[in-house]
Amino acid sequence: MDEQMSDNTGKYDFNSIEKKWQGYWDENKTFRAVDCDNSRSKYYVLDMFPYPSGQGLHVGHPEGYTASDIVARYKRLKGFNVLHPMGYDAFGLPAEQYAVQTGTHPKITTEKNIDNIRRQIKSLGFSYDWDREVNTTDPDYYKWTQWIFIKFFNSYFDETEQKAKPIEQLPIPQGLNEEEKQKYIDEHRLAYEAEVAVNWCPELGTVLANEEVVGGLSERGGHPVIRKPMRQWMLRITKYAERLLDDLKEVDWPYSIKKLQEDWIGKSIGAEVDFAIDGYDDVIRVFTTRPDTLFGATYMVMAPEHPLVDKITTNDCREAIKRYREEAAKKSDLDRTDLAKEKTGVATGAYAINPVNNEKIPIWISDYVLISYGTGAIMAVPAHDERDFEFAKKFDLPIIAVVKPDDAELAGQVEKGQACFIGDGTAINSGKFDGLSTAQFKEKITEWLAEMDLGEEAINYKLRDWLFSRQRYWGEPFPLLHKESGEIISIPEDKLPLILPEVEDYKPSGTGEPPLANAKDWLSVTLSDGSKARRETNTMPQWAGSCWYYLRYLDPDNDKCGWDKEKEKYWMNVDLYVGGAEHAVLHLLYSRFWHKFLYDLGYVSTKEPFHKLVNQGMILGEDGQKMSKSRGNVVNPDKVIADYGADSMRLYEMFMGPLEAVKPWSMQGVEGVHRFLQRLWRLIIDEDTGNISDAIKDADADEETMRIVHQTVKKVTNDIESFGFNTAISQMMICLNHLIKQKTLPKQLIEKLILILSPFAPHIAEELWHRMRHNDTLAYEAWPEYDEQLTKEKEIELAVQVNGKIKDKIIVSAEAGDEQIKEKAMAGEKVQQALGGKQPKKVIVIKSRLVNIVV
RNA sequence: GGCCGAGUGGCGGAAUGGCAGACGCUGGGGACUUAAAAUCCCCUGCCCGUUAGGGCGUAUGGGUUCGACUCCCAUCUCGGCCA
Repeated sequence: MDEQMSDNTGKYDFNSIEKKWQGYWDENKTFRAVDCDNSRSKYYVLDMFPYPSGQGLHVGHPEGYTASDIVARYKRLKGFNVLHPMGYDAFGLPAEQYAVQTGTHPKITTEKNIDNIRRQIKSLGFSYDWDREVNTTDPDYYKWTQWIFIKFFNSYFDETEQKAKPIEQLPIPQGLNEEEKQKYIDEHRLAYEAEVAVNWCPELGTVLANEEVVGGLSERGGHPVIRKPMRQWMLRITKYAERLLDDLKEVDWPYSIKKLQEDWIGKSIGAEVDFAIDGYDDVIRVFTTRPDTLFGATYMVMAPEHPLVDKITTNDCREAIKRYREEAAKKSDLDRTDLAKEKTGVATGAYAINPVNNEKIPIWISDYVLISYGTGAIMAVPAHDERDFEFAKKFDLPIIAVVKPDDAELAGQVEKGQACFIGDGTAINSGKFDGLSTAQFKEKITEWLAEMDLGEEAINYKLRDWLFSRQRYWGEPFPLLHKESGEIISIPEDKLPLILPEVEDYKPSGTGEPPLANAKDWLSVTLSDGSKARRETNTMPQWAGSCWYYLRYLDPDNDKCGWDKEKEKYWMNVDLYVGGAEHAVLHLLYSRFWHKFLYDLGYVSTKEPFHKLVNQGMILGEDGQKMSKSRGNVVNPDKVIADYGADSMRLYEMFMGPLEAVKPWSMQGVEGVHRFLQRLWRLIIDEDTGNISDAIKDADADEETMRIVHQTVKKVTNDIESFGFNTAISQMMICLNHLIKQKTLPKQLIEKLILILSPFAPHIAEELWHRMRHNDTLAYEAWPEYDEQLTKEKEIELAVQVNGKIKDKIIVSAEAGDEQIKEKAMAGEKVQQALGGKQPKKVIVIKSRLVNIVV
């Protein structure tokens, strides 16, 4: 360390100290992670990388980053080879919207924002290996995002082995001609094109995301939005539903996040049943989780979009059906289901046959049935399904009770069609099945349906295939070509990356074609055989780049492959992943899906990417409200760092409360921890000279000081392991409060304190370490040990209770036996008074806690 | 509406079956200072009481237990996510 650089004045000058050590870490690459170092255990600590917004960081970001940095620094001191990287998830809408408004290329905006956010992150002194920084918009990065997409495109899912395989291995049925063969292959790709209903806004000439549509109107401008089927790229995540569900068992994630994923996947076991249509050969297939209520099915409902609607509608119903379908097209799924106050619907005029009793039942269409769930049609059992009940009441359709609840009063109402009962009970009005319990009935009827060839057991998932294309400019272009023959091919891997072309206008083209359709020169391609092809003009969604970034950190500069296999084997999987709970479902589900796919093809060696997951809670403004510009309660980290220093900022964010809790900011709280650092500084440094204080000596500590320091090492160690950073800091404060009263400070105890503080407040710790005459960074010192014996008190104070009320306190030796304690407790004057001469029934002695005398 | 989480001093929080309120903030008093800031010391859950002391107290009501902030049942309120 260059002495010139050192700040030799005695005051705690956090600004220059922090700048100095950040420079030192940078120059010396202190936190470089060594690949494949088998002499040490590895530890991979990952943060959810930020979107580089123009706003920069807010105080919520550093919360998670500080927590992960404490763990990273702690693990290094524990001797682990730590991988702790950072990067930017930089594709996305804001930069594109800015481009539309101002004509500034999103690349320029993005670069500027990244520079700012990097500066902010560095100013907090996180121990990232900056040589591994990634940026999803860098062609050297998205080259591999495109490469993974090509793998999806050229793979299929083998149902028997439940895994992805290269498309060349797809068994093709005999007797198909070339065209049919191609179609068969295309239908099995894991990335496929499909017509799906999207939110189309004719006025804006674009497709909108669900959250951009409010009450059937575009959020911007309030233009009407309709549901329109459009050609879109999809990823077959549904094939992985079962594995995504199963493997949740393998990860150490908060229960609530696992639950959210489970519910999102939404597995339900039931039966698919075929209903014949009166007068047609077609059948309507329905999925039901309650096949035991088949006898109570009094009508059927199809989604308005169901393909059979046109065919079966009778002439006198045709006009009404047409009008209803137009209305339904305007509504979102949300409006159609949960927000709908009144059930609506129209009869088709056609009838179906209930297979269990051959009753003719009417077929209706209604928008409360979604084409995307199950089979797009339901059997309606109004007595035992609330939506069906409401619908039947409104349109005066018959209600037949087939499940009798245990509660007699309720049973009477249900049987009269006055109440709906959705629970389990006993079968009635169900022919030979009467008397069975719901569970028995389900099993029996499913068997019977299979025997009669009317249906079969079926598993349904709420999870839908992933709509993977966006009509945007600022995203990864799809590495695909549409040949004139209609065939779609992926571009050769050695032609990657497919660079995002320059365009004049970032707006969608007027026809609803994405902005890339404006890049005329880029659009058409002449293939080697002389034929022409057109590039795909959709781009990938923002999730794409973040699905695999944790793998690129392992080998960020590799231009031969996305990541080296050996490095992957060494580092994976991620030991600790820290980020916000808002990514509980989408990001975490999508990246698990990609990871499993890469696992199937042998590119990664673990089933799951992230072993332990921790969510940081939201930080509110000083007024207890969510921070927002309009409320004017946003705290700027730059300002906090300038006024109090990065160490105070880090320490405060951890001291506020439990990591995962929602908690309000307090500037006075920042001052509190800042005072703690000031006091620590003055404990160790003589402010007049800048040298270490004369009180620090090579001396033995007194028993109490020794005990408190060892207790502190113990508590801080355990608390870091269990993410209890707030209580670790409290303990260090207690320790400091004690030390400050001592005349002599044993050097070795002070050094222990500096080391255990260093993950929390690394700059001041390095500076103090340096001034204690150490030449190297403390980042690779050994984490202090504690002696369990030394943490124990010699004498302990016990509370003495009489019938659970505290009456007295006694001090006994730590070695005192129960009998001895009992005697001493009973002897007390206050206890005798409280007993009032009564004989104790029982005396309970809890070692080192209390004595309870029961009379 | 469903799911998940949370309710403890003036505030952030600690204690997860054993002395409720650690630690920090705020507030009050004092020391130092010409003065202020900074710093240091003492007090600070509520009620009664001059003190000694006593009573109450962890959202509410019930239960289990020698003992409940902690476990169980019910209710209320707030927050988040999903619909």
